[in-house]
Amino acid sequence: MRKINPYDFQVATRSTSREINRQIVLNLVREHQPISRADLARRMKVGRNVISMIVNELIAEGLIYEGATGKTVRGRKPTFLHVRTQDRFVVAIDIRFSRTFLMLSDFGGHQLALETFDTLFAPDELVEELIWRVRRMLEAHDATANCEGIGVAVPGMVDHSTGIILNAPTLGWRDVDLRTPLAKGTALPVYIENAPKACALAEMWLGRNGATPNNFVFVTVSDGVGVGIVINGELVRGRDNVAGEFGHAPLSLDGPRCLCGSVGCWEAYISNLATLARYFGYDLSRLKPKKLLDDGGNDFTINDLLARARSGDERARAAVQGTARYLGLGLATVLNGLNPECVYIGGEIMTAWDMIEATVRQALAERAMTERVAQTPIRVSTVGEYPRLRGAAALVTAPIFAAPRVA
Amino acid sequence: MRKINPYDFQVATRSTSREINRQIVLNLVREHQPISRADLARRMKVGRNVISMIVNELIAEGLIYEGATGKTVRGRKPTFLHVRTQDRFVVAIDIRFSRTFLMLSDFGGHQLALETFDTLFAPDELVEELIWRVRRMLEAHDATANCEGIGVAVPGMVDHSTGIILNAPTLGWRDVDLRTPLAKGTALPVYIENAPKACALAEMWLGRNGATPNNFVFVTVSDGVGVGIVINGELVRGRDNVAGEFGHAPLSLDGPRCLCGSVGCWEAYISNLATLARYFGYDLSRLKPKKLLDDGGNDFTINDLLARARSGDERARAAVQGTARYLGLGLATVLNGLNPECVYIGGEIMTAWDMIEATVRQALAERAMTERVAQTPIRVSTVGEYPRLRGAAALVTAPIFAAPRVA
DNA sequence: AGTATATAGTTCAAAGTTTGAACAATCGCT
DNA sequence: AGCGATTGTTCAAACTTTGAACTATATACT
Repeated sequence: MRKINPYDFQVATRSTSREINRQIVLNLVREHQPISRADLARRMKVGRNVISMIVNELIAEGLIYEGATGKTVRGRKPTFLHVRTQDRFVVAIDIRFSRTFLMLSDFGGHQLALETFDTLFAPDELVEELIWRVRRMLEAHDATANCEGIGVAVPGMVDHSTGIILNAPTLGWRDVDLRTPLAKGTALPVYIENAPKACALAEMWLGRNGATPNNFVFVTVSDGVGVGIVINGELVRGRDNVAGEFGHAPLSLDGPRCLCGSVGCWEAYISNLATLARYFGYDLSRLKPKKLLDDGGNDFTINDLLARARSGDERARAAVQGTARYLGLGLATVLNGLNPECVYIGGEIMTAWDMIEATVRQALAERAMTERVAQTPIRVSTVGEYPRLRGAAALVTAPIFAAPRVA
Repeated sequence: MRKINPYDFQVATRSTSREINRQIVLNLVREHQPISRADLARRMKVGRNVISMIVNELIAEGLIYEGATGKTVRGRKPTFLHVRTQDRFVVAIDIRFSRTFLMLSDFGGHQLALETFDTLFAPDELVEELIWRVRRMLEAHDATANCEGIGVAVPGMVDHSTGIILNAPTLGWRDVDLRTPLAKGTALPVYIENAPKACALAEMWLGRNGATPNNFVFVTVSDGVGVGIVINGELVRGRDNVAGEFGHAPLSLDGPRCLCGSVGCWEAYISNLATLARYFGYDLSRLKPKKLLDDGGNDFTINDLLARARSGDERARAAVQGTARYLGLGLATVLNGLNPECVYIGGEIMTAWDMIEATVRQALAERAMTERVAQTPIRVSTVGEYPRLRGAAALVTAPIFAAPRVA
């Protein structure tokens, strides 16, 4: 029940049907590969001839290819089709406060190489470092000719049309343009997006087969707290690409001071920094943010805290449980408001999901409007999966598989 | 950049292009009427022949009609086209705690009749009352034959597939089925939706021409507080049709008790009841909800309070300003999270918008993540416009104009 | 070995679209 | 009356899906 925008619509031409069915075929191959033409025809309930036409077109364009033949009980063997992913490459970059990650990935989201270095806070220095590292990585894997773009995930707000990083508080950046110099230095298209949105894209496009619903949210809990929202299979950007900033919804108007300058934000209760502060008994409102980040980032990390909690340190355990409780309370706001089919949560603290699940669930139930909302499936995205990097890769690959714009 | 759901897609047939363009034509006529075939062809950038084909089809189906001829500087006069709205009727019903409203409307959303009666809290009695009133209203306006459905807005959660009212706390209803008996008693299709969602639909489908964007939220502040969310021209329902329940997001975890049973909800700060309680110095957490509603609803209403504030009662003014401040603070959560192009706010308190605007804006700015978010346009939907009733009407009319489902 | 049956994939004409041009209708102006 | 401009219609071409017939290939059965 979508309304057609009478000031911005897309008329159907005589090739619109083809475009639609072409993308459906492409997506079905992606999801169900290996799959034969006949199977595609059955799934789509169209004639095999149409599928043949489309498939041949897609093969000619190099989007899919014919693989081995399959087996049937009787009759001619089907020839299996696959999406061409192995020899199409993407460089994914994840810029974080402590370190920057580079990954070489194929179009299937499989990791081919991974490297890390300390983040340089001067944008021009960082770009220079990135350019030569990207070049080296591509050459080392003989992927220079077949790399189709660079995706970058950053912890901050990004202008989607220009790619300019408007504000990345943890990095101390304002109006930074990484895209132009990086694109020039590598001769590749560059796509930049903020981390929670990238994570949501990763789940949508590179999630476990068939498991990702069409309406979900991805909550990232690390230095900051953000949400990537997917509704009707589409990432919600909002007017200024700011949508998803639920991290600064208040839990208490007289709560702890937040890095954003406001007070009582969800983030101020559950970010890694907040958890560490709870453990050490810091008063967040007294200390300078930068100092806190440095302390937290360099000597004693959230992972150390989680290890202590796991090994029986009662104070550590209490700090983590506090975070768990507030995580659940804030989650209720998002789930009541958007009622998604499921939630993905990512961040270091999710390595301790077994320890905190009960607490999160209970807190969520306290504030969820209905039983069903309280029981929204929660899926863990562990750090080992590199959701940010996979999302950065999805920035490049997704447009190829997206539905055509129509009506 | 929508992802095609590989388990639930819609293949394009050879008539898909036609369906798409047909709906575009219909919507363009709706938006720009009176408009000629040639104008449609120019706007859509297609040949006039295509438009002629589609228009003739739409005329044959009775969706649009030819009106007077227009004027041109030179050449043949265009024949203007109009959407057939005047002789197609809808009954809209708004059930509220204090009173129930019935409106007879045409497909253009124009009010033809309006009546009111005290809400009966027994569902079967209410249905009986509604049935004979609907019949009487239709007969009085000779609209029985051309009425195409009944839309109902209720203050509570509705199961969209069955039409069952799952929970309407102010009415004290749980799992009430109005739709089946009402449809049977009137022989008309019945559509039920909760009030904030209905209000959003009203803005989307019956808003001032051209002014309604494709991404917006509608916040209703009355007995309860709810939000209707529209993203990409589509109402966000969520998994259980619960989406939009931001009314129970916390402002403070140790705040006043809310009717929902939780504590510190946005609603507990800004509902009409909360505003009255602030004025009278009630402690919301001590009193029984029903008692409060009765007191508030029957002798001294929010409108009385607003009148006192306007006439200089300092305590009344302070109570209203308190509500304004919390309205702005909670609004920040919604606007940060969804970053819509604009917000509509409806409810009795908006009759005093001139008094509260500055306070709301300031509170919003305190917690908005960016300047742009703080400056999100706020549009007032006054009670005189009956947004709920117009939304109830839109429940019936909207499906006719919606975009076809594709890909 | 030969035949029947089943399945995969291709070929071809029919039907429904848009596309683009030519044509008929209508009106104002000179 | 004739010219030019604009609206609306008609007709063939190009591109779709649709549906049936056809070829290719494999297995099962006699």
